[in-house]
Amino acid sequence: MATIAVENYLKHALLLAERSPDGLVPMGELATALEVVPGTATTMVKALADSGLVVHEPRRGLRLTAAGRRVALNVLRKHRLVETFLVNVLKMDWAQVHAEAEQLEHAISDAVLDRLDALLGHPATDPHGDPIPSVEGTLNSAVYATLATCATEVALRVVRVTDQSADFLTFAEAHGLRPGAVVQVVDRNLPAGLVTLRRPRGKPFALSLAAAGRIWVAPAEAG
Amino acid sequence: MATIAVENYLKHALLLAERSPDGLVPMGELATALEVVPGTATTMVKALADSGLVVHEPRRGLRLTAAGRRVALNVLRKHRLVETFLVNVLKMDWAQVHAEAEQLEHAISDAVLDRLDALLGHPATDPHGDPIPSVEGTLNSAVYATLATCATEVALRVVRVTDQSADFLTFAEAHGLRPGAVVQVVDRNLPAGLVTLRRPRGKPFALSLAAAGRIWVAPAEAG
DNA sequence: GGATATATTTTGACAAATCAAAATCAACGC
DNA sequence: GCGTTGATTTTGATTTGTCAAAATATATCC
Ligand SMILES: [Mn+2]
Ligand SMILES: [Mn+2]
Ligand SMILES: [Mn+2]
Ligand SMILES: [Mn+2]
Repeated sequence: MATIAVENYLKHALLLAERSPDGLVPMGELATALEVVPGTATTMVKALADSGLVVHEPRRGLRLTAAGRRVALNVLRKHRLVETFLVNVLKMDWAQVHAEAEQLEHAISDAVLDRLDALLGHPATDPHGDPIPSVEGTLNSAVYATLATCATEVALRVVRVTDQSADFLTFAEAHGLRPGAVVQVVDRNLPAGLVTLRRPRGKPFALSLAAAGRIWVAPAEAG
Repeated sequence: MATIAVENYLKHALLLAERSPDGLVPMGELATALEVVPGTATTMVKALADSGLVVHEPRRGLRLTAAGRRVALNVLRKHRLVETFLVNVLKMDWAQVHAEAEQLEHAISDAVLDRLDALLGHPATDPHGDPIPSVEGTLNSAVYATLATCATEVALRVVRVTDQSADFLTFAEAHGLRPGAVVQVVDRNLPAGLVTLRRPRGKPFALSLAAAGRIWVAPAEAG
């Protein structure tokens, strides 16, 4: 069984690899994600390489092997199903559940995971719109437009909020910006770095381009 | 925050202290419960004593301090509420849930604990009949007769099964011996070390005195 | 009371995970 | 090409939790 530290390294390696075209994860990014100093990440990555979970390309970065990816996907599936359980069943605040799931993802067995999945009705995404890896190990990696890049003055549907910080999620919630919500961009002022939004029957409000870039949207369905 | 190892030592110290009149836990018993060699337990107990969680009486044993007992009760509450959740909500086998809870008890926050408790309707006992410590830190330590010591030929109600091993629990389940079930002792043969039981409308069956001693019973209610 | 058995403690070692700080490598600019 | 810079790796140390085996204290039994 992988230790908690190993599971965390592999999960973060997967998340970083997904956002990189060639799947190569620089050591520094991994260290930052795990909140350890770079030397610690190097040491651990070499150990993971010895176990066949990653390939270490010295001075360039690391890549997950098939075995490492399998472990990482299982942990990520646990993380996101636990978040879904905490919000949908225990009615917890979506801003809090990431921190909870960070621990629980290492304590849940595959047997409990299966039961949770069934209880929740085999959800495809978690409360933040993050895709839940399937039991078979597939991960929907569809990319959407964001409120920083999408068309203006058209109705959009929020599909994903890609920021786990409690502060940001509380802000988003306060303005109704959760997956499924309808929103449109009223104005985008690039020099000022501001995006102005409006929700149906709501007052317009502004947020930074950086914040807008963390909210993924799709064209709202007709009707 | 206490580490997982510290939580396990304190929880097992509490369970052993409850079954000892003066609250003194011999080092060897603690080591056996934790499946470590005695020297390891000695080392850890000295560290716990330095943290003010136990008092170490050299060569005699250890005692929980108020602070240690508080931590232990919180972990035990998590363990038993998690077991209740796994059986009542996720419909898992009562023989499996102890092993699951052994991990989850260290990953559940107090916030999740409170939600679980509410979801389950503030249960007083877990699926095995083990009392669940209250939020305030009280633990019902009522002692009952067992099938090895109780009266024969009278209707009894099972209140608790004090053995966490999957094999024993599967055996008990197969014969309907779970908390709430009605049973009577047909015969007790001390030389042979055998107890013969019968459940309403069931065939008589036998088990060892040792096994019978792990099943706690109370007089069945009239009617 | 002294030998013996048993429980406990001590000692020395190890694995996992981490940090601080020094060493090294690679890329970039000129 | 060559030095400077930033990222990475190496080195040495620390913490936590563990074991094996030797040393020691306590209880027990004549
Ligand atoms: Mn984690
Ligand atoms: Mn999420
Ligand atoms: Mn445990
Ligand atoms: Mn139990």
